[in-house]
Amino acid sequence: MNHWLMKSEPDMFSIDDLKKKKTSGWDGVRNYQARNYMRDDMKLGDLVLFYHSSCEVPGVAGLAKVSKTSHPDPSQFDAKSDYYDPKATKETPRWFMVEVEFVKKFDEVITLTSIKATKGLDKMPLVQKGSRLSINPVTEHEFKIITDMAQ
DNA sequence: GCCAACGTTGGC
DNA sequence: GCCAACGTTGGC
Repeated sequence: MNHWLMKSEPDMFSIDDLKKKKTSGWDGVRNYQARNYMRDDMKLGDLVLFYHSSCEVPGVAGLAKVSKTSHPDPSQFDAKSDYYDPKATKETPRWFMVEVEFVKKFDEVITLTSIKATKGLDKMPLVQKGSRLSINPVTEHEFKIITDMAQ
């Protein structure tokens, strides 16, 4: 099983929103590397660190898991959507997404500050300067450290 | 609001 | 194919 970190702006979609909806398609990703992770590498049941970005307290807010593997992101076909891509067609979709299911919300956000201060997490793309990919693989070890911090 | 870092676009 | 210009990300 693989582990992942997925960023979301909580003003747009937060861990509470996912808790309410139970599952959600991870639409709107328009970066090829992030798309490739979803299309090629994310497997059913993979666990996901749900990260809140661009907010007051950036950090990991909870856990989700992959509940449906890669399928075309419908927002690319929707001319009214912010994520509309005129170059994409149903025959040859350009953007793919997975669906994630709520697992748990942490009692407290594992803050970016504390992640940066924790041994063993310094290799995470999240803490690398200039890294801004919205989906990143997480090692089993890193995943365990972070979920342990949430206890 | 600032700005560094990075990705994409498009003219040539 | 190069690369300048532009847009976006995301912490601070």
